[in-house]
Amino acid sequence: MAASDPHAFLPLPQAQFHVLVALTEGERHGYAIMQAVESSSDGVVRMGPATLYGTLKRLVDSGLAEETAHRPADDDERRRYYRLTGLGRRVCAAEADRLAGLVRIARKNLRPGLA
Amino acid sequence: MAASDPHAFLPLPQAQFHVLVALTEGERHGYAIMQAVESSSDGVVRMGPATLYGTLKRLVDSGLAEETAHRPADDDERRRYYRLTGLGRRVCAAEADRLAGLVRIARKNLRPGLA
DNA sequence: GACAATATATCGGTTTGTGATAGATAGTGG
DNA sequence: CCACTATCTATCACAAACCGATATATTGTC
Repeated sequence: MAASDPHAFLPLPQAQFHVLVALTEGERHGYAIMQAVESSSDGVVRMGPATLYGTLKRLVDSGLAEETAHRPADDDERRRYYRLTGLGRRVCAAEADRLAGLVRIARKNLRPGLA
Repeated sequence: MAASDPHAFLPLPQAQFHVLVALTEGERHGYAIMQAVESSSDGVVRMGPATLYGTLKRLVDSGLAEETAHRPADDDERRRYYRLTGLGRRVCAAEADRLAGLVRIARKNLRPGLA
């Protein structure tokens, strides 16, 4: 049993998973996460500031993400960067597996009458 | 634009998607749905009666599921059976596609497995 | 300088999720 | 036939999650 079993966090709330996935691309600041979520879902998922910053706080509080001290060279000073923790990576992977299983079942059963 | 565009329902709340997926297997009554959700997730997702019946009501109200009149031969009279509507099938498929896309991104970025 | 885009943040309310509990019928073992 | 458990639907009251609107300030562009 690993320290802090990732499965204890499952199922992960939707917004939290979206943010974790956005952070798998690398360090990101809040505004960039909002844009990443919207563009990677082809505009289907639109995350406003209230959802984003509230979710980010929850992720940090539960140890899945953390703010970085490091700052790129010529950067906007207002930005606050976040990255996944090791636990965050494992939780994100576990949630992806869980959802993949669900998707697989749904597709298998819906296959005949694809509408 | 199709009548009642499935994309207007996305992203679907977690519990609603779970119930829709359980119903892709065919007509089911409430208690069976609870068991299906738990077993198909290997016990990770545990849906109690409050979540189930509340969710079922929302699905019926929004036209994604409906109660059936039909009853199997030697059946427990307490049971109430539900099935997907045509719209429910399309929404379920659309949500599965959306999640598959997310999962794909997560896995691509996490692939190296560098913790 | 005017204006839009960027960027973080919070308030207040709505929607969603859930443990506890309830009541009733069905099945099982004694 | 009784006790006991499992099945089955249902709701209450609360907690968690979500989100539109708004606020404030900075940066980029014309």
